[in-house]
Amino acid sequence: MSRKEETKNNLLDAFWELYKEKPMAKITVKEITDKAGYNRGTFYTYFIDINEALEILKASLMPDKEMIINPFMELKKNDGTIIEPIEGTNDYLKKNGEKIAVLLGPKGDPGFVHELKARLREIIISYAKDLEIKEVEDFEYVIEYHVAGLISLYQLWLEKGQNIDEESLGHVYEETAYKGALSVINRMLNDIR
Amino acid sequence: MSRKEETKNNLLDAFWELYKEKPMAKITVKEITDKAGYNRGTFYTYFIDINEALEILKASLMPDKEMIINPFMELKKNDGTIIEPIEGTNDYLKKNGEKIAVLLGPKGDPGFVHELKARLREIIISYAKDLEIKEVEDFEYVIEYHVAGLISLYQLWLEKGQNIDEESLGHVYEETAYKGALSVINRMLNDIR
DNA sequence: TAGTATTGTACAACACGTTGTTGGATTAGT
DNA sequence: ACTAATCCAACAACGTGTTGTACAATACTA
Repeated sequence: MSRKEETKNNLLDAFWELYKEKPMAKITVKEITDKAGYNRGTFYTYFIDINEALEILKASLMPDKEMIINPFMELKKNDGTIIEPIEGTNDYLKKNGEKIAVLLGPKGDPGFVHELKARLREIIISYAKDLEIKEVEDFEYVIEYHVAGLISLYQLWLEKGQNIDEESLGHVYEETAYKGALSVINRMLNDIR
Repeated sequence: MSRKEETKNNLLDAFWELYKEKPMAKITVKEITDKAGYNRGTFYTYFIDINEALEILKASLMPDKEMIINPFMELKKNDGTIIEPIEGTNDYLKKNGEKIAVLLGPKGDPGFVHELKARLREIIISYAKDLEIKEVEDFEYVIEYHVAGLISLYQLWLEKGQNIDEESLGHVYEETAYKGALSVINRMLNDIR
């Protein structure tokens, strides 16, 4: 790794340490460079402003389609076949899960959430492409509901330090997505009679 | 309305006009007071800083429970009775829908979304209170999925200028929440065979 | 007219982004 | 191979704009 790359990474790391704790508006260039051990001016040789630093971080965190969706995704195609979710660990999530949780969380970045939703929507719609759907508007709303729920499920899972194993989460997801959240809630309530 | 209230409202309105167009960080006190037609110092007699102005706005927009949830909510209780959704127009949403859409949107405020989710979760859990649920963790995930989906559904609806009527949206919501998003998607795909 | 709201002005503190400088490394010319 | 020119990371210092505060002067309004 060249010296230049190293410096840039150090600055990004320092920025992230601060971003975890406080909102963008409260972070100053001076804080970043102090933490990373550089002169304040050095920051500007690598980034236009603080916002660009965040953009670079977000870009590096935006996962490939499979990375986020596979642990949860299971979708019946028209012909009845099922896209199985990929089992086992996912290096990407293990590496960046913490950062993603922050960006999706209450102090996070709404733009990031928006982009993530767009990606997931893209995948789901790709299963329906080449088909003409009558209820186009309704279809979009169903997808939006599902994608948002999926992301939030994942975010809560990370927020809670992955308090249940991936398989259990997958099961909850599957039941909810196929039977409906309110039906599942009803079942859970009735189970305790 | 007293002069004081009027001034405060004028300042908040001016702030909102700017907030619609640019992120918090780019808004200055001078811009606000210029737009509202006051001296810059006047701002500080009403607000500690710009952030407090946003907080006040968010607080004024945070709806009572019924306001957001009733247009969509329908939940079977254990005894079989159903909480019917309130029909018809909702003054609050008609008044503030635009602002809410901005806060929920891609340039919005993640804290607001977080708070909104908390409120909705609160309601749903209130239906289950006094009951002991075995799968506590799973239950929470199902609720999270549902609440997030509900909010996103609503936000998309506002973003699209309420392109379908409230009744249709309620129907989509109902089917999805009771039958499951993926089941509904499958139905829509199979319908066109 | 009395009391309150708003203005105008000034100020220190702070963060910003630019500029010009230093010194070590790299390259080019002979 | 040796010298000179150039590049580049890092730095220090400066001017600018914004913030938050204070207080006396002025305008509004009840």
